[in-house]
Amino acid sequence: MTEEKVQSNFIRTIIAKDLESEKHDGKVTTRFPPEPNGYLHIGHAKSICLNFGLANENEKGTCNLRFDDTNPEKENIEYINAIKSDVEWLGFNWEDREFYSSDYFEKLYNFATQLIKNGKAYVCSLNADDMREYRGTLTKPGKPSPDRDKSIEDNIELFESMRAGEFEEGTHTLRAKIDMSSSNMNLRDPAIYRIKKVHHHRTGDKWCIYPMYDFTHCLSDSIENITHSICTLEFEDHRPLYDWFLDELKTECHPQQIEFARLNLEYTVMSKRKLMKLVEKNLVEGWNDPRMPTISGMRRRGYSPASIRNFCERIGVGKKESRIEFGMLEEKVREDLNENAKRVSCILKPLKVIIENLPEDEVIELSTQNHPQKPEMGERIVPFSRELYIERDDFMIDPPKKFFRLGPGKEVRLRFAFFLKCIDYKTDENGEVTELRCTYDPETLGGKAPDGRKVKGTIHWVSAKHALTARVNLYGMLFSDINPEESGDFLENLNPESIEVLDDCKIEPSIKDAEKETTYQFERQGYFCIDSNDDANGLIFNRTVSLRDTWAKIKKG
RNA sequence: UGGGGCGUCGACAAGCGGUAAGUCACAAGGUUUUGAUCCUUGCAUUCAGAGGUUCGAAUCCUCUCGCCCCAGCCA
Repeated sequence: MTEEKVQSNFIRTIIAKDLESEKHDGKVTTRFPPEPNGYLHIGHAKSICLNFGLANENEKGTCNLRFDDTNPEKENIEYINAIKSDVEWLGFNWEDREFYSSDYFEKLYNFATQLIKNGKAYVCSLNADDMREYRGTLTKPGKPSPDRDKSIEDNIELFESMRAGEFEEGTHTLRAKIDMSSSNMNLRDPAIYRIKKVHHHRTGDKWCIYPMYDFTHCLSDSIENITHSICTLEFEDHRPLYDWFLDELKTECHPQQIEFARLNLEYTVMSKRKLMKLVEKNLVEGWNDPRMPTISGMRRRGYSPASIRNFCERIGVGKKESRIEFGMLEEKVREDLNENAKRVSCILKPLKVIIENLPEDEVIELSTQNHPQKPEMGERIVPFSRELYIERDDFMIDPPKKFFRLGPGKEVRLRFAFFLKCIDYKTDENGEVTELRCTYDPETLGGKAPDGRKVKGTIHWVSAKHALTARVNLYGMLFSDINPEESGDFLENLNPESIEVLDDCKIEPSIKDAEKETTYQFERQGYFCIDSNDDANGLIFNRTVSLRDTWAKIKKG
């Protein structure tokens, strides 16, 4: 499909200026720096598209994949692998530039030592509670730690002891010596190393002290010669600290931190912590549940990488916090799938039709296009026989005037086949329609009647004896509230009807050997994707998104 | 109430002193063997508000209002 037209945004503007002034020799080096403590979601996709996109649209642009793995308590290898596969699936390539903050631990340690030697860092033995106490509040300045003026020699020795594992967790930290009365809380002597006697997924037991984000991030960026370090708005207050470390350590490369507004989407949550809660409490099937806003969930649901990329381009990048309408996302998937998905017939809620003027054993093989506007997508054969299934919703005993489908005595066109006229119907004891008796007109193959009579409606169908039975999962919004986290516990806003399982769907036989993750358009219904978790016996489809439904709108009034 | 940000159509979003792009939504028509797609048209005399500078302001200045973020040894 055609990629979205790029639109200007403030970061593109900054880069264009830098390019013009040759600030970085024409280079644009960005990085996508996830912490491997959960799965990636659509919010990360925005960041991925931004960082890789900016690199890709510039001649000398590259984007690194860097795992920000400085907190071994929460991080693990499962997440690393999941993240890599998600980024790759989205269509981005980091080539050999797969980095880890933990690769820089030794360098970082040396930088910290340097800071101590410059009199700009000290080992503090305040415990967590006291440190908070000393820090002051938003309106009251903090007071200096009793350890603030220890000698450089003492600090060096203490820091070495920290590394050597001579202290217990929580007893000591290394702190930057900046300004305890700064109006920016981040500058009130922030901790830069803490003791954690925890096994790290990459460095093993080599370290028992781990650097904090603020210290690690700017230096990792600098080590990798990042030109533009793009992060989200909440780090705006951290920028002075980012710059402070690099200035104090006089690094050759001093990247520019630029902050943008993270993505919020209607009817969902966008925090790893909250998504993790849904997974842990088994409120969803897992990180890749098709209702989840995770990349793996959207993938399983049938969203294409291109549709996600286009969505991210379309919503733009700015500093204004916003919440995107879900329809924006849905429209981007439809746009892509309309182009690329093969059409197929599937009856979601079957109603049996007997064609009285077609002999029991006769099978008419009809050739139909896989895509109405794209003949290059080929054709397939679909069998037509005496017993069909049509959609229950396509028949009404007492249809309103504008109902173009079937009713007693009414005639419709069967898609790609013949005209069909309903002459009778049967009901059960509850008045529920159980079967339709119809006749077909053999002269109408091709969609038109020789006598010139017209039918308004065209419905889809499937030959009963040839049909495969499939299960179809219909998904709705995961939450019933536009902003689930606004009031109280977000879990209370879960939508109890976020999934509807249809067990007896009838689908045409042509999809028999289709592979997992293939997306089809079910004619007149929507886009559906073969579940990738589908184990063995049975076809399972996930509805990616429905087709636009003008009739539903009319019906609602 | 200290500091840092942000306010342009219902939802996003360009614009950066020369007289309001685009997308989604919505509405009305047309084409159509998917009530789909596609096409055409309409949809901000106005840029949070009030003053000011200017021949000219969404863009510059001043004040006011509203919203978000910051007091982890998380990132």
